[in-house]
Amino acid sequence: MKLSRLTDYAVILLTKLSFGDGEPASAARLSEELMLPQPTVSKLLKMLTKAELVSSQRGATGGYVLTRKADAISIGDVIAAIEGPVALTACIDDSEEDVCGVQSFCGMRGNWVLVNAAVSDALNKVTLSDMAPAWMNMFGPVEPVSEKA
Amino acid sequence: MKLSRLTDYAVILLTKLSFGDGEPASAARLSEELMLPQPTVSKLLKMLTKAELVSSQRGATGGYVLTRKADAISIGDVIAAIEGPVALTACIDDSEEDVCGVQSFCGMRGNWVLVNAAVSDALNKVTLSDMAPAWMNMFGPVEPVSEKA
DNA sequence: TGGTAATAGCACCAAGACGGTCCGATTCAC
DNA sequence: GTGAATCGGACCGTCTTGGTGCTATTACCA
Repeated sequence: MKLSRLTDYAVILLTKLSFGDGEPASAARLSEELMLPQPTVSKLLKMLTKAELVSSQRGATGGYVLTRKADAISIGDVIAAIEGPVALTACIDDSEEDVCGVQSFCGMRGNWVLVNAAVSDALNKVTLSDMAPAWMNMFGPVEPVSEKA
Repeated sequence: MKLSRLTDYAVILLTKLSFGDGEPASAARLSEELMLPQPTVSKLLKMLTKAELVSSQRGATGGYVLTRKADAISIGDVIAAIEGPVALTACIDDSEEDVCGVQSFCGMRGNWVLVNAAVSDALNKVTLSDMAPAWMNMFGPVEPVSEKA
């Protein structure tokens, strides 16, 4: 049980953005400074924009900015933005067609809802600002590695 | 964020087995009674055997039995058996090669360990016996649908 | 002692998600 | 108005997942 690498990157991206001073950061710059593949960074930022975790500014000197403070964005929010809502079993998700075959009389759904809520809760307790401190010790508050490598 | 369908099936399988009276249940019978594809059931039971959640009895009148009581098997155990250990990010897993590229100086790993533990904990709090009651209302304690369908 | 029934383990195949790349549309700076 | 830089969406290869089949091995029963 693991979450996708994109989600991992997304957390790094958002944490980095949380140090911004309102200046929009371009995808290219973020990619360079975080040493992550540029197209992937772009794609992630698109997703995060659609999820309204960041807002985009087009045109020259454009870029991305967080829409909320770092302590108002939880890991659960990021996961939901990249991988969709936390729905452990198929019968919890909206698109609950006939995937299970026995779900109409299964009766376990109620229990899964509880498990799902517990996991979801654990994920929402941790925010970006909780992730930041350790990060700053490594990259510094504003100007990270920035080697042209 | 969801877990695989196999894991869902595995929980159903194990819950069904928890109603057994020590008599080994064959893969074919379980498949028929639960209306799940037979090869998949076999594959799952093999995995669960390797994880030592069930023990297998070969030969005629053979089958599978739980190795522990239902309240000693958690959802987390089942997930670990089917999808591997709960490791949200790559840097937590054992096979932590160079997947991240910045992990050597990232510093977020410590935070992920905490999130991972929280999720893991939520998953381990729920056992098979917690899932059983709702099930019994639908399938009955011993003899379920059993239609030859 | 032979037949039958059941698991064990292997390789195989299709489908879907994942990760990554490209080019066009839009916006601001000059 | 022009140009450059940016976001936005469509596209594609790849790899894991889910599901299948066959053969070998083992244990019970007649």
